[in-house]
Amino acid sequence: MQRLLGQAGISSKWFNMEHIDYCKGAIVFRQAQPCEYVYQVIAGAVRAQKLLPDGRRQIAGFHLVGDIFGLETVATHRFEAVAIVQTTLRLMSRRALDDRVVSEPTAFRALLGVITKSLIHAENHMLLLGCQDSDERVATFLMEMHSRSTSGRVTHLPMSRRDIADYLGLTLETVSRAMAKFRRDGLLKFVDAQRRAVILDRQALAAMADEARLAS
Amino acid sequence: MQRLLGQAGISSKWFNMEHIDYCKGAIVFRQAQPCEYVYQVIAGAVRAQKLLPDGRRQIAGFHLVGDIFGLETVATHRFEAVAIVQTTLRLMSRRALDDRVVSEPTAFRALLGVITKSLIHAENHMLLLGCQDSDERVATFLMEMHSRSTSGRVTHLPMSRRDIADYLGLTLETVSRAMAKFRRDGLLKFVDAQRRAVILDRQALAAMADEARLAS
DNA sequence: CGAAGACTTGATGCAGATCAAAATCCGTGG
DNA sequence: CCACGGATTTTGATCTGCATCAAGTCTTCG
Repeated sequence: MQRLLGQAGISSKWFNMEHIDYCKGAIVFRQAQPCEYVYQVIAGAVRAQKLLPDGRRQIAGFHLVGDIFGLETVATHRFEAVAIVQTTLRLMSRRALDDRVVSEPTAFRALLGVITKSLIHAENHMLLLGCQDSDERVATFLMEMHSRSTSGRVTHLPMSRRDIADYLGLTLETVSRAMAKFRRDGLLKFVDAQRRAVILDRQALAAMADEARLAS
Repeated sequence: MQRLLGQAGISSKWFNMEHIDYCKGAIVFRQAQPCEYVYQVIAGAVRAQKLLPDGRRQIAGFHLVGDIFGLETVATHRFEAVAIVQTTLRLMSRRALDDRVVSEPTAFRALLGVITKSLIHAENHMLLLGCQDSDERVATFLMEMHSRSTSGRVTHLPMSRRDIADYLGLTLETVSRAMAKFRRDGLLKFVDAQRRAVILDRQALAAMADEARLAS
């Protein structure tokens, strides 16, 4: 824990922190709501989503164990954050963080790092949404989850097929079909029904995803 | 000019700046190239793009007069920047800017502001690429250009149909058809062939675009 | 004026959406 | 422990919006 906070240049001793549990589906904060806290995932997973009036939804990303989110440089949240499964979050007062960023160069660097990471992710995701076909999108997603949430040989996918679809700009049926195909082709297998995967051919999936690798 | 720099909290007196002209199609910098300068558009327009090995392309955004770009918090550029038309840029040394950001809180705020703006744009563009249909995308694009590059009643579209298409994740034919439809429906008309438009029904286009307005 | 590039318009094809149904998973309570 | 019921996922059939292919027209500029 201390290590995770340390990575972001944030030490717990300066803040009045508390842990809060959210059950599956609980809303951590809503769009346009004022940012009062910054959050770190202690256990579980959270999705960051934008909603359209007619029900369409875009998921901008998933926050997994260790991730810090809800840190905005504007006054209000631009996404809604929802717990995907039973989740424990550590809350930090945004005001306290603001004060430190002003006074401490290290904290400033950390803030810049967090925002830059979001920006790079968003830029790469634009490429996926604008250019890649469905198999490439799902392969990219699997590689992302593989690098972020693998314990042992098992890659954990805590979110539903619908969540994955809304993240990738596809339908849940298309996601399911792509995964079925990867399974048939021996690139992937599942343990524990559909939320725990083992990547069998990392090379092949990476190649498909890195069709999205930069040229020249 | 001074006013534009001022908006970003950057004053010209601290830097050794120079103006450079780029002809249409000239590359300002390439992907993965080290960031040596920060740029401001004095005249013309620039596109920021990522390329895939097979020729697919995603344009992340357009830089118009007054915009600052090329400012990274990492060592290398993540996009290629290309002049869309004859363009004049003002260059600022990245090193000088870095030094100031460390020593001056105001410059720091300015940096944060520039990056936050990019992030918000990227997040909104993900919604467009992930959820919107072709008419909505083109309407959103027209509203964006309307608010960013209108002089008098004329909205200037310096980029080609292909550029617009690669920005919106469509083909140039689809963009052309959407615009033709808007023209037939009296929402839009063109002066000067196809690069200068007049928005006739701002309400209707905004309504179509703001299908992408946040719910709840 | 001529040629190359840019744009429009039309015809056709297809990847992925939509519709539909069956299979599987999982929590709950007997 | 097992049976039940709702939710989730898979799989199949069909449809459609946009891509692709293909002319033809306009624009720009040497």
